[in-house]
Amino acid sequence: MTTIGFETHDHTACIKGNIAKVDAQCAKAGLQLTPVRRRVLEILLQEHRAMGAYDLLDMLRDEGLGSQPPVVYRALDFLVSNGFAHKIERLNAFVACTDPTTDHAPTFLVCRSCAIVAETHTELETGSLARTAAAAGFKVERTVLEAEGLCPNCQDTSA
Amino acid sequence: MTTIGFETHDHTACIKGNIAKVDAQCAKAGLQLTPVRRRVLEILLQEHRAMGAYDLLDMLRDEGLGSQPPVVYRALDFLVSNGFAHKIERLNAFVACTDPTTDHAPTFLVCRSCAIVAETHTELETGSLARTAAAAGFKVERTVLEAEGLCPNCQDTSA
DNA sequence: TGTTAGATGTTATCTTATAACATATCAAGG
DNA sequence: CCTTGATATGTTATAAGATAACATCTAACA
Repeated sequence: MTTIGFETHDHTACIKGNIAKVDAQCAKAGLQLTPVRRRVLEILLQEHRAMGAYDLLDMLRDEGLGSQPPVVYRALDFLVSNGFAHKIERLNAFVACTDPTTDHAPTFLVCRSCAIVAETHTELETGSLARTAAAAGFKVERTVLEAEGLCPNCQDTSA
Repeated sequence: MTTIGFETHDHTACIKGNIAKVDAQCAKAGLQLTPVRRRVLEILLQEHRAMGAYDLLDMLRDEGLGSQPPVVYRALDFLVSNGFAHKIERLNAFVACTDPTTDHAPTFLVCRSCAIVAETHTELETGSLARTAAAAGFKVERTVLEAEGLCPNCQDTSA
């Protein structure tokens, strides 16, 4: 059980390390981390929170990297389908994956106040969901596990 | 652990029973199950699958019960916030609650082929998510637990 | 050099959702 | 009786999220 996201940390190193891992993954799998795709991932890593597609698009537009919705949606498709980013269904928003090297069914803790998202990997979740599904004869292909609430910082602030 | 949704059953009785429970709940809590709200719930119970707000709106319109989006969204707000229906975030769609009498954090099994949704209540899910959240100091207010895949019927069909 | 696959550019449109304001209904209190 | 406030509905307009469809570009390679 690991949780990353609410602690302070060396964010620059965190970003560089993540990008390096994704680069390696792409090289290995024959995937192209093109400028737009790389930039979207960088922004998501930099911001470290759930961002809407149109927020990202605004930033890309400012940088001259694309101005129409399909540009950002295609980049996000690439990142999400290769496990380099995740979609938070509850928010219709996207976050960078904190551990892009392993295939996983992540769980998210989403702060409704600051929109920071912590990605956690608890085997129990998938385990129990998997058991429930098996009992119903249901074949699971994808899971959406999200908790919405208040992160430690925002609990302090509102108290 | 209970799963309802993929088995055949007496659907007419199922609908009537559900509405009766909701009626009782509303009477007890001083809530108004108005014609539009009741009709939306009936449709969701009848169809027994995830339905988009605009699908519902089309049916309401045909029946002369309202023609503009806010009508159906307000009815859905009422049903969802009182636990009589749930939103499937993955689909931006809605289903009737299978057990409107108890307060719960449901898990959904969503068939990507036929869109039938089974609602299950596994304490394990909330339990392990709750433990993960506690470890991170996160205060959970709402959970989204959805599995997407193939229901037993659709596995047979595609095989 | 022609062809093909992958990526991007662009227009238009579709789907989902809500803000804002007007109207109606009904119960409680003057 | 009537007025006030709370709750619900009607309606217009628009915001926010997402994709279809088609054109173009580039690099690899037969």
